[in-house]
Amino acid sequence: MDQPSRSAGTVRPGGRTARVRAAVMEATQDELVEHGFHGLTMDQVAARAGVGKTTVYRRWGSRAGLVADLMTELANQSTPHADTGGVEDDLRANALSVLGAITDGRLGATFQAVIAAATSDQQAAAALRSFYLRRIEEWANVVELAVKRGELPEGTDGGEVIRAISAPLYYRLVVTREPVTREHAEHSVSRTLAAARAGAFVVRETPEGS
Amino acid sequence: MDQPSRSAGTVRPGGRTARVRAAVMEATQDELVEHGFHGLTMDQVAARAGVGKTTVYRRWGSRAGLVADLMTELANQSTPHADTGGVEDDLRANALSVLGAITDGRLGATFQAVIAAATSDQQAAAALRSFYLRRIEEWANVVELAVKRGELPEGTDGGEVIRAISAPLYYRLVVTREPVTREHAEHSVSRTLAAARAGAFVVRETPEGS
DNA sequence: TCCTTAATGGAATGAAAGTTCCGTTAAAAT
DNA sequence: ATTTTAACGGAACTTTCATTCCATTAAGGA
Repeated sequence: MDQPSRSAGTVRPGGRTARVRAAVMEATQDELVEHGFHGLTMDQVAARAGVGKTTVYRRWGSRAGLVADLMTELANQSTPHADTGGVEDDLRANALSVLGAITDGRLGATFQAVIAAATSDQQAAAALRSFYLRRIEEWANVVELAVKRGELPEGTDGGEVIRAISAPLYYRLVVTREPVTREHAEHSVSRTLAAARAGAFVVRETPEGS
Repeated sequence: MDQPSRSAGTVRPGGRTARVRAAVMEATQDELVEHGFHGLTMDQVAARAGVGKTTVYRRWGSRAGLVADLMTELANQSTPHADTGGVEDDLRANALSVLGAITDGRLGATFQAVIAAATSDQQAAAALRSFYLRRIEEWANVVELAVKRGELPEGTDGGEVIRAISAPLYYRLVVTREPVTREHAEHSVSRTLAAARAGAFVVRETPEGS
């Protein structure tokens, strides 16, 4: 076994271990905000957290391990989908939630760091994928509900609709690196909704339908 | 002056200089494919290119400088927008072009590397933004043409339509890290088009329109 | 062809970060 | 209260990479 980090400190959750973990996670975020993933070093994190770097290496193994654990923590903090009674408001809630996350200095830096880490590290990639798929699945429910209420066509793919809401925002954030504002979130909702109402998100896979 | 890299080798385009540049760019891409941006080192690049690392430092300055130059090179190779006579085909051409780029091992790795680099380096970020804005501007023309032909509503924002075509593909590539196939490209086109036809991309800023 | 000098590259230097050893600390069990 | 042992951390060690010196090479002009 070369990977001592299961989720860091599961065997002895006693005060010290938990305290160390919290301090390291905190320090990791601080470093990410200041230097980004590229500038993140085990050395600095250990120093900032006030713990021995031996500990950081033993429990997290690498920079990617740190951000992956951070991502896992965020996954546990994620909230359930909205349920306002109308698709538009539900989707808007989702868009604003994403906007809030990527706009927030601390969270935004963390997301970008994990995205960067994932481009060259499997562990980070897995944590990232897992986080978003879970979140997409959670919010896809608002589309299911909308279909049941007759607001959207039967067969509309909820997961795809949710992806379509987030995509333009992340695109601006990491690809074109343009500012992302509330207006963009609103546009994303109205455009996705327009396409969904037109049936563009209906899954028509196998052409054996009747 | 601390940045000796103007575009690397502008003064003496003689055989050797050009040869060195080509070798370094080639080696950079190879390294990116194998180790990603995080694993890219000036050392390795120099060794692989068969040039002294002094040269790499002098002409590119840093890892970010390397990827930024690579991005600039790609920008110069980018092709003009399609003009098939119909929006759907034009947009499909765009989607497939993007798909091809991110699916191709070499190009895909390069794009991801620059995206990663841009999260913590200004130079890379600038190169990235510049590349995409230029490309978006180029392809926005197909929407302008479509509007003139009456295929899309007056006032449709071309740049936004093009962004909407790419966004879902990049979202899968770097955020959820799910596979991106031709099917996704097609969906992106049909969904964006549905929204565009419904007028969701019309800019209605000032309500003075008659 | 000869000269000037931009550009290159081998090698040395130094700093920074990764890795490991081993004694110490403090949870958890008895 | 005592024992056991998981987890911690100071410090030494090693590797890797960034950075610079200076002699050498070859492009471009006379």
